[in-house]
Amino acid sequence: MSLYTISQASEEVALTPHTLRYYEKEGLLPNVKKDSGGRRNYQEDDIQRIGFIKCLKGTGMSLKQIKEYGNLYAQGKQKFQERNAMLEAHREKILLEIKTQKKFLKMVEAKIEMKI
Amino acid sequence: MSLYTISQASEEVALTPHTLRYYEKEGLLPNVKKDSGGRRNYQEDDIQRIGFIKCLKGTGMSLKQIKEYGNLYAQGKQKFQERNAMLEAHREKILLEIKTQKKFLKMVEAKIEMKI
DNA sequence: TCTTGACTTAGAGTTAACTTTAACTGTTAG
DNA sequence: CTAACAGTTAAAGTTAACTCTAAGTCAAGA
Repeated sequence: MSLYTISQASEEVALTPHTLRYYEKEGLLPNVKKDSGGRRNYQEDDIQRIGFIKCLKGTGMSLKQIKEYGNLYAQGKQKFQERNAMLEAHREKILLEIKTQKKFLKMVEAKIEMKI
Repeated sequence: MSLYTISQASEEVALTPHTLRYYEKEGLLPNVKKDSGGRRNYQEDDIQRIGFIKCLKGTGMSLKQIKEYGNLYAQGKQKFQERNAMLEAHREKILLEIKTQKKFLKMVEAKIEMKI
């Protein structure tokens, strides 16, 4: 059974069908199943994966790096360390970013409070 | 007296001299003083302003919008409301962004914890 | 049957924010 | 005096991540 057609998946993850094909072409989303007619058939784990891609992307990771991460993932256990190191580094980056955003938030709030 | 030459200002705010000229050309940084020889002479309030530009930019405001904000600022009191509304909207945006980043942080941390 | 949605490749266009290059000229500190 | 720094205009190049166009073919539901 087909869990999601491209347009259903598109709606589910809030990306255009075009962008989904683009991600696939760029190697971020390998092994998407297709039916007899060549139509994409997204499974639940594809949707999960896209969700995580959006998470990484939303926190400033480039598609190129996300792809690298996916490649490590595809190589299984043997690359676990490398992959986890990537995530940990990214975690630090996010923490720093949140810190910076908070600092900037204060600056904006101070400006609002100035009322001049 | 010249508080900052372009290269001193550049160092102070961590932007290249080229970018400073670019910002000026784009209208983000009006009224930069020049000496008899036509050299830029950044005052303390220019530095402050660049700092705030970096804050707005760092929180995702486009140069175009930053310019608009600056224009409102230049029009003084009469545009106070409009200008403050802009800042308040931006404040909400930052708050939302921090929230999103925190959510994504949790997702990354969960993935790290999975150890698979 | 017809419309709708899906598929393909390949390349061009878009946007933001620089960054670089060219091809100079002018000023000042040592 | 000269090296280092500053200035100018004007336009091309860069990068990321799409986004669109062309120019088709193919398949399934009403």
